[in-house]
Amino acid sequence: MTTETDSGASAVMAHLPKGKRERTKLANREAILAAARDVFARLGYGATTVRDIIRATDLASGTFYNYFKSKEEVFEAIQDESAVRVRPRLRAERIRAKSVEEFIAGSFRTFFDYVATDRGTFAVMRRNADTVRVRMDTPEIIAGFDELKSDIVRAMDEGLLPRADADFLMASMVGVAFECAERMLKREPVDPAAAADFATALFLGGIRALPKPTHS
Amino acid sequence: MTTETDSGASAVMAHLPKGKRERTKLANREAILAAARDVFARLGYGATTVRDIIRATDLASGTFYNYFKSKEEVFEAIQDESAVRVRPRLRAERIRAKSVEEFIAGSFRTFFDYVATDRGTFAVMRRNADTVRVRMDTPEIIAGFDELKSDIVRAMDEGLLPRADADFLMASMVGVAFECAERMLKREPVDPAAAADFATALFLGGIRALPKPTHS
Amino acid sequence: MTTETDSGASAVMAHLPKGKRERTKLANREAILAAARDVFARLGYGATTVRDIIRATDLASGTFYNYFKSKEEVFEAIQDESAVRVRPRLRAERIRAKSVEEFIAGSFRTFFDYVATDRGTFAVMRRNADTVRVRMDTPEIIAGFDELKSDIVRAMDEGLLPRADADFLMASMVGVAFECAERMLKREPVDPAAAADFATALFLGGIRALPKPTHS
Amino acid sequence: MTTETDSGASAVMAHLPKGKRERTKLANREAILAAARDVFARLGYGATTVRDIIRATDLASGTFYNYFKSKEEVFEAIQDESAVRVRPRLRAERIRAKSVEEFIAGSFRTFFDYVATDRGTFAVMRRNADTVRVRMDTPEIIAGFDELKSDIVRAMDEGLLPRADADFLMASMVGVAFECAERMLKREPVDPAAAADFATALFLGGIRALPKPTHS
DNA sequence: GATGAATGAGAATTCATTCAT
DNA sequence: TATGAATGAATTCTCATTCAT
Repeated sequence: MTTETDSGASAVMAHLPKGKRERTKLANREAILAAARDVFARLGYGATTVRDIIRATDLASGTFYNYFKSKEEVFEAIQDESAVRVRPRLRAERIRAKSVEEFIAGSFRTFFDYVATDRGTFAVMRRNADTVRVRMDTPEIIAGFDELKSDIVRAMDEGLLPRADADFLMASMVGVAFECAERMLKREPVDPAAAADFATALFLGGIRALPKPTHS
Repeated sequence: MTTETDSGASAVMAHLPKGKRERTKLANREAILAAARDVFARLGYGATTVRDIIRATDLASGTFYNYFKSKEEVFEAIQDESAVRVRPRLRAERIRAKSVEEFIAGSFRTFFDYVATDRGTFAVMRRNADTVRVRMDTPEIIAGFDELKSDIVRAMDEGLLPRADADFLMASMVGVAFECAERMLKREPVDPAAAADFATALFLGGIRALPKPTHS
Repeated sequence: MTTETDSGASAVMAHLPKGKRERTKLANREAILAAARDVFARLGYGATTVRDIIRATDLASGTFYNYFKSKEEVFEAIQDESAVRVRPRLRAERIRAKSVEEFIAGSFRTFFDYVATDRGTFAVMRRNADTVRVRMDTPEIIAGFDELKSDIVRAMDEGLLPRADADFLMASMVGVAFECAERMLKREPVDPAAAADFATALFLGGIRALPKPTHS
Repeated sequence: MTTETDSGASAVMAHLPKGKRERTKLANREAILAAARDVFARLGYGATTVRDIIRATDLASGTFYNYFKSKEEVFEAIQDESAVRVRPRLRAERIRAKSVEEFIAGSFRTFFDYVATDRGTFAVMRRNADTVRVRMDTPEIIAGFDELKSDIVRAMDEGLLPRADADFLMASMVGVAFECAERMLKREPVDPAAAADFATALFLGGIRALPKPTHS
């Protein structure tokens, strides 16, 4: 299997450069991650079994363990992979901000854009009819939250943000971001700009500053 | 039963039909619920087993099944019980509101007060080191969210709230409430008034209207 | 319960004669037996639980144990009760027989008549879609079989029956009786005379002596 | 798989696809069936547990479920396996019959021969000290009974058998066969010819035509 | 005697993980 | 490395039986 480049005898296989192997390994790892994202989103973390994941793959059960030590590890890999991708973007956005407006708008816009383009992963985190809200505490995610908080503190120190309870502010941004992201994904079409505008307006001017509704 | 010849002493018993039995049944149910709250909060929903719950009790394993059919059922009972308690209070608060300030402030104040006095249950919902974010979709909770949304819509219709995206607004209130509640519970002392003031100010005036920080 | 003779105060109860109690006891025992017959016939011996039996009764679970020590005991009671009723009749029939015709015809006729009038109990023994063929080895039943065999031997000794393998003959009579009884009960109307005629003819003259069919 | 470079030595392997695996799988299935036959015969269907079966095996408990979903399934597999083996033989015997004698004698002879050589399976169906008479209603067995009945009807239509109640006749043959088979197995030596002779004589000429006894 | 909730031994079943091939 | 059957500890759940009232 996966011998699509084989031309003659398998003797050639023996000399295949590391590169080929690497790619197969990567492909398997990706296949497992993709299947896991799917299954977690469908069944929820608690209810999915390793068997469910490999069944959604064309690999054998034992192969799973060449890549991940456990269900927990593959789950963290999903979360981290996602966080690894979005964290630097969020960070860059906040650092570049020259005003409170840019700080808030840039953060939300980046987050909602990311969610919209990576629905698969976010679905894992969604509240949904049969699932659980999943762990938000992989190192990468916690680091992301801490990073947000320390950026808020720094911004307050620099006079960019008004001084306030940074902890609550961070929590509020996270809460609004995740809950609205869920709502956003349930709408058709998915409109990250609208979500970002709403959240930004709320944080900049409160309820009275919210944009007029575009959604029924 | 078998008390038909009792003449005097049974007068007291008359108030406890079936006597101690009835009381034991209720007490056992409560014991299981309390243990479950505890264990869920400690291990997370996914990781706790029915055995863990009964082990945290002085009851026998079989007894669990006299009261609940499964882990899922006891979990929903916890959620529902809690939602059943707080929902009417939130509703009343919103209905009594005569202004946007009252609507927002009353809702948050009631919610944070409730969380502060019922930490056990809320802990089940907390993000915590080894746990999952739990199902927020028991009928009672979903109904609570829907109720909030429809009250928001009504308030907008009546001109009490400025017209905006009610769905996002509901989601934002929920997100801020839950995330800040978590933070609130991690502080010493737990201060629901401070949390409510923060959230209220955010929703009424945005980030620039937030109270000065009282927490490091 | 069962207070139909109560006229006034319950004080009277205290003085009730043994008789009254006796009747209640008997009634309870019968209620349990009737329920058990039902449930065994519906679920099969293996699948029925003591709970199933008492649930089919208006008694409490504990009460079962005032009457029977176990599921096994109540089952044997059913079998025995039935065997106790039919055994003497079968025996009398065989003893009274003055010819091979009377021996065979009398036995089958008595058996099929009994089954037709006591379908409830026999149903317990029926092969049926979800059930098991039940124990045929309560003391009473075994004794009935042994009795049949020794009566056969005696009849052979007396020249009433031709000498043959008594063991196989007994087995054949039992096999034909039980299997045909099942068939008989599935027909409408239930016709013990026809079944008896068939079995008798078979034993007296073989397949060529069978009566012309009356059943499609 | 992974054998594509084998040039010489693998010729032998070619007959054992997946090599030892396949053999092990079959062997395990057989081991479970053999153990189950044993245990069912010893304890009866109702009393045996899946644990009893695997304990009679050198396999692990979980392995049982790789092969059968439940006790019921393994039981039916035993019954069916047996019926699958004997049904065609019985059928062939009946079809080949050119006279009523051949029809009856061939059927009984084939049945008793089969039981004598497959005591293990038949024991499962035996009435025995602690057991229940087991389900005789697996699809294969029911089909076997129906097949017998329709062959009887056909034989009557063709004038091979005298016209009589085919349903009762089928039931009688089954009853005599099973009950006498039990008796036969309890004797030493097991003598299928004697059992067949007895049953055949009974069906052809009735009680007066039975062979003289050879058994005490 | 009657009641029915509590008990806990043990049955059925699942599933992460190992390991021979 | 991939495979997938075997493993067996852990889990869920059942149910006969006890016992306080």
